Amino acid sequence: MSTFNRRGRASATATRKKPAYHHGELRKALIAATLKLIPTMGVRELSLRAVARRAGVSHSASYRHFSSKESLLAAIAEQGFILLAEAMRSAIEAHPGNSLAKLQAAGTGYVTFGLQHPHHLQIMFGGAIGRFEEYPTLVAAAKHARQQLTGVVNEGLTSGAVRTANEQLVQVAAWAIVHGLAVLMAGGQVQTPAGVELSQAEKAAMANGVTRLFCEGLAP
Amino acid sequence: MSTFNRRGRASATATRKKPAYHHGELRKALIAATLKLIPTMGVRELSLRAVARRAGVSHSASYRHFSSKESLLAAIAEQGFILLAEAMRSAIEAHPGNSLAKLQAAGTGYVTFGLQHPHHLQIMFGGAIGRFEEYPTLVAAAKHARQQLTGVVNEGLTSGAVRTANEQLVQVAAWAIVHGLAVLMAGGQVQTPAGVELSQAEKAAMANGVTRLFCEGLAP
DNA sequence: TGTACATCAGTGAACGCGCGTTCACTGATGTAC
DNA sequence: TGTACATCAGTGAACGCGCGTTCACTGATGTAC
Repeated sequence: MSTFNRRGRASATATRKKPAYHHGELRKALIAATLKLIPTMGVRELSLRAVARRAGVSHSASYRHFSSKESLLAAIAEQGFILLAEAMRSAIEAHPGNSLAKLQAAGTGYVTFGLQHPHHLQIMFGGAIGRFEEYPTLVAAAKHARQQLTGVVNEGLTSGAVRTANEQLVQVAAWAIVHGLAVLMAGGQVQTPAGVELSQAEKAAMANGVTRLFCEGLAP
Repeated sequence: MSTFNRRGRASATATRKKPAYHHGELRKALIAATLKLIPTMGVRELSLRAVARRAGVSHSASYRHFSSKESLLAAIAEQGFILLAEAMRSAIEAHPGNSLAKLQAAGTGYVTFGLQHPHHLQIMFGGAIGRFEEYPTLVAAAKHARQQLTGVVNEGLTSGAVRTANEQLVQVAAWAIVHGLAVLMAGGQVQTPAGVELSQAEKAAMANGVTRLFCEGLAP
């Protein structure tokens, strides 16, 4: 089983017949294995040994790439913030001109990221990482993601597309609504009145509708 | 130390000189000990043995009151939902007449609950409980809490205080913004532009301001 | 009021377990000449 | 092209640990008579 896995990985770069002693992409493979394991085990019960098992390597191998279990999670969180920033950036880019449309697009991008990467979201915000400050690149990535949203809110305020209001209040309100929607929907807590979970399409529609409702409320 | 703790507890009901063999309020004490331990250990690393140690009893004693570690957490989550419902209910009650003021009050109550009981919030929404359905009273408490918010939103829609919009959208939007604000502020993630965490007073002002901004946006 | 007894709520030893991390090692790879 | 050698990226055994849960037990409490 572990042999099979390793051969599988190795064959991605070359058609080897034997398991490679050197994995080649173990760092990525460990991150991928972690993300695959979380639906089964939860971030809570996730263990470095299970991750290594899943990646088909010995459990000590991961120490060549991550100094600790937490630093593996920090790497995933950082990746998450990069994906989140990119999701918002590209959504904004698709709506040139109108600040309010940009804001709605960025918000929808935030929520959509959460729906597409629920496990990243859990690691980013679920308290898995004790102190962000210990991972400077993670802090930078988180900051950069936030700036996508603050930038477009600021633009709305200065252009007059957003009605006059305390800037910090609008910033936090915009963040809160998209974040809340993302975590609630990613956690499966938003249900139809009948009590069943929303389908993917319904969630996407909800992301769009809620951000639209919010942005309409911000218009002068 | 453990003797001291037990004497301390017992003396709450009577002035005993010796540690009582029967604790008397162990269920409550275990819940209290858990909540005290979470700031130190995090929900993640929390152990039943540490909780028992903190409560000053043997680690097997908790099985007289909770069938498992998770059921202890479920009891805390349930308590949290009861507190949350009560926070919103009393806030609504304080604003008779105006639906929009009621909604804002309920929202502020939600956020304030989160700020006052961050560890409850973490247990309620942090994924500590695998399957809510296994704890029917927890499900009922969660439902009842949600109804406080849905009720007041509905009232706003039928009374015309809230502008015409898809009902489900408004429901989810209201929940998302207060939930997002609660988890972000309780997690210490909302900061001043200078990068320092908000004071308690600033957080309270933020709860008030953000819910007001949101409700203004809902007016016809 | 006193006694017998059932029940309740604790104790502490024991179980088996998987964990994170360290360590000396070894096979694979890359490079200088 | 061949060889020597440094470096890199793995292995697997071992460490000490605290965990959740079970079990037979015992001291405390409440109740029937």
